[in-house]
Parts: sequence; C-alpha cells; structure tokens
Amino acid sequence: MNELLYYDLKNVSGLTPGLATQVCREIGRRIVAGLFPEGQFIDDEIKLCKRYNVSKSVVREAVKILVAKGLLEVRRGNGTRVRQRASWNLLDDDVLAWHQGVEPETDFLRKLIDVRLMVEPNAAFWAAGAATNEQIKEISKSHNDMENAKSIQEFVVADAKFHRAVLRAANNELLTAMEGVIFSALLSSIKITNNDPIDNRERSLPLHYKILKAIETQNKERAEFAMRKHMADTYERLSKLLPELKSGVKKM
Amino acid sequence: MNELLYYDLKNVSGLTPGLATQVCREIGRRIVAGLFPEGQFIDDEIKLCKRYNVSKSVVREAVKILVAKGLLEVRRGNGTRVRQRASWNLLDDDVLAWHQGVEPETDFLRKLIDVRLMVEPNAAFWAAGAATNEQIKEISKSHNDMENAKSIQEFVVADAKFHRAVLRAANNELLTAMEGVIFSALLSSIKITNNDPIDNRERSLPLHYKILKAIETQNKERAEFAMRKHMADTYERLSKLLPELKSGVKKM
DNA sequence: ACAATCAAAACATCTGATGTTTAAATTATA
DNA sequence: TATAATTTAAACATCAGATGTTTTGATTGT
Repeated sequence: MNELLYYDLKNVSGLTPGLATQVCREIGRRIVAGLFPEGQFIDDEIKLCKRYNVSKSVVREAVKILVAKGLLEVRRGNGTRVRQRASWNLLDDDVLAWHQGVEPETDFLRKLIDVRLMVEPNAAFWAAGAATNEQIKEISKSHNDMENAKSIQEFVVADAKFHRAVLRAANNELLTAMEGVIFSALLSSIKITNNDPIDNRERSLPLHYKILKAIETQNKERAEFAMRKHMADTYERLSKLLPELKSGVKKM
Repeated sequence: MNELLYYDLKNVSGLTPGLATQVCREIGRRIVAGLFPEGQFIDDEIKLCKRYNVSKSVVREAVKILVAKGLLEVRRGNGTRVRQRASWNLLDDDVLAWHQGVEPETDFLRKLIDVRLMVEPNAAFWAAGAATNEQIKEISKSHNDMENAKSIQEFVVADAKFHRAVLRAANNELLTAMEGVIFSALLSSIKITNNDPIDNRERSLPLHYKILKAIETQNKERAEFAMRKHMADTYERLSKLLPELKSGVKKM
C-alpha cells in the first residue's frame, strides 16, 4: 500500500498527527475501501470512543474532518451516515491517499488517467509560456533524479515530482491543487507495471526529456504535444497489462 | 456576494449548520479574503472562543475543518497559522464559495476559466458517448430552464445546472468533483456581465443548444467542439469588459 | 559565550454535565 | 380501526474545566 508514499510526496510525514487525525484516517480508509454501503449509519460517537479508545472530543473532531471531505453526513439527533461516493471530495489529498490502500480499481485508474490527459498537456503548454527559471530548474532536477534513481520507488517519486513541477510551472494554483490526481494515478500505475518485463524507465525517460526541453525553449505547442505523447504511451503500456482499461478512451 | 447562491447550488441550504461550521466559515472567509498574510498566526483558541462567544470544543472543531481544507496549519505548543495560498484545497467547495465573497479577481477568474476550458470540452466529448437517457434528460431540462428563466439569477442557476449535468453525464466522478470550479466561474462572471448591454441569454442559448443536440445524437467530436466554442465565446465576451483577462490564454 | 534549566504560552486530551433534535413507540381519540 | 397527539429513547451539540504535552524563549550558571 502506497498511502505512506503519497503522504511523503505531500511532505506531511514530518509532523506527528494527533489522535483526531489518526481516527479520521482509520475511518476514512474504511469508507473509501467500500466497507460501508452508501447511506449506511456508522457507529455513534460513544461506540467510536470505545473502539478507538479516545475521548468524545477526539471522535467529534475526526468526524468533522470527514464531513469536511464529503465522506460523512451528520444529522443531529439521528446519526452519522456515509454519503454516496458522488458526494465525496475525490480531489482531496487524503481521500486520494486512502484510495491507495485499496486494490487498484481499473475503472478508477482509468478515470484518473483521463483527467491527467485533460490537464497535463495543457499544463505543459502553459508551463512553456510562463515558467520561471526557478521552476524550470525544478523540472530539470526531477528529470535528473529520474535518471539517477536506484530503485523503482525512487524513480516513481522523481517521476511524480517532475509532473508536479510542470503543473506548478503553469502558474495556475487550481492546477496545482490537482497534483494529488497525478500522485494517485502514478502510485496506482506502478502497482501494475511493477512486474512488467518492459523497462519503464527506458521508455519514459526520453519522453520526459522532450517535455523538459520544450518547456526550456518555451515551445508551447511542442510541450503540449510531448506531454500528450507521454500520456498516450503510459496509457498504452498499462492497457497491455489491463485490457479492460482501454474502454472509452479518447484517442490522440 | 453570491456565496449563498453557491451553497444553494450545492443543496446545503437545507440543513442548519452547527456553531462549528459557522465559526469555520467566518474564519475561512477572512482567510480567503486575504486578511491574513501567509504564515500569519491567527488568534489562539481562547481568544477565538471569546470573539465568537463559543466554547473551546466548537473552536477546535472549526479549526480542524479549516486544517482539512488546507487553509490553516496547527503546531502544538506554538500556534495556528494561515498556510500559503498554494497549499489551500482550492477545489474544495467551501473554499471556492468563500471566494465569492471577495471582489472578483480578474487573475483568479482567468484561471477558473482556463480550467473549464481544459475540462468541459472533454467532458462534453465523453458525455456524448456515455450519457444515459436520464442524464440527457437532465441536460435537456436545464436547457429548458435557461430558456424560461425570468431573472438573471434564474438564468445563471439553470446555466450552472446545465454544465453540471454535462459533467455528470461524462461518468467520471473526478470530473463531477470539479463542478465547484464551474459554479465559481459562472457566479464570478455574472458579476461582470450583469451590466453588459449585450444580451447574455441570446448569445449563449444557441451555443448550449448545440451542445445538447450533439450529446443527444452521440456525436462526440461535435459535442466537444460546441463546448469549446461556447467557452471561447464566454472568454471573448468577458475579455471585452475586462481587457486584463486575455493574457496567456490559449487560442482555439 | 555557551549550555542547562525553567517558565509561559498554546495546543491536545479527557471527563462529565446539560441542551436539542429526530424518529419511533405509545397512547388517546374520532 | 385508523389517525393524531404525546412521550420517550437515542444521538448529536455545546459548554465548562481539569490536566497533560510541546514549543519557544527567557533565565541562570558555568
């Protein structure tokens, strides 16, 4: 399970979470894992206190967080129930992180990649037009880290940081707020390609290099095209291992 | 301020929010309005209790929610500070709603529209391929409501619901999770075009009709094109009133 | 100067009391 | 019997205050 890696990328590994956060994650993971049918009531506050050995205030804070993320709905005097998945804040970092604990669902992975396909080529386009030297350096550094990675995990982390750097370079904070989608898609993908005989690095490194160069030379169209090419390649590689993935995908 | 309208669209107007939610919104609005420089400490729990006349547990729950939305960062023994804007969950419904209370910032509106431009044409494309009869009916109904709207507000609400219906019809819950971006962009736009002599309805209704028809006839490419056309038109109309808007926009 | 100690500020957690709301069970009535 | 009013139990909401832990910075001693 790559949830921890996800949190690493988010730089939240440093601070020790309080009890409320811990309980929140515990419950959140269960919900995302699909242990509760939509609309089902969860245990009441008192039972949750006993189950997790914490006081009522801790439970209440944990529940409030989950309500804020759209996973729970509290009705006074009635109880607390799990909201339908369509109401979840699926772009929330925690919610995406909790998906990492579940067996990668092909359908969800496809949706993640579809969103990447919508967002990232455009992000590359704008990055080529707007990136600062600082931001280009960040992209370049990540590319370097990909080349020098000594393990699959190191490679994935560098890969994620590369794409995050491109997103950030587009200078649109709404795009930056979507970086979780990329992390989630990458971490899910790696579970599948891990055992792939084809070398992930050999194939994707040159594609990343083209993206980097296009952004460095401020060639917007080429940056967009290179990113789209890379996405398509990712899609294709995954589809070979997961034939179900291909349905409904827009072709280049 | 259209924050209330935003919440209406989200169907959260029904349930009365508890004190924690109220305090959370109060503080959240101030943060989004930019009343605190990034990194600034907010009042400590005790002061917040006094200021809002609530108990400590209420304040703590409110703060926990704001932490969950990325607006605040709590450090034990130290204090609670406002995180940098780049860390906010800008796609969170509340965070977007709170933006409605602020004077519409041209720069942020441009970013909102840029994201719409990335997402919605693709959503229309997929909707044309995957929409159920139920979903098409929803789109059609919204289009009807746009035609019959008796006030600007009614028109905007119907417009928002049209676009939401298209998003939902794409059958990708990650896209649905972005509907807030559309609401926010629409509500901000209306503040600008409200005084526009050009009739908003006359110009955008036929464009919406084309989108609807393309989805009904399952013509993906045409649906995408029609949506892109509509977005471009919106952009153009806004740009006439706000010349600053045009910078960095990708042309069709 | 430098290091160890101490104290104040601020958040974290626990406990238990009391208020409100909801839904369901009960009772009263037509 | 069917319906309306009432009561009650369950569950969340809020408050108050006690105690613990962490951080920062001031104090103190070498």
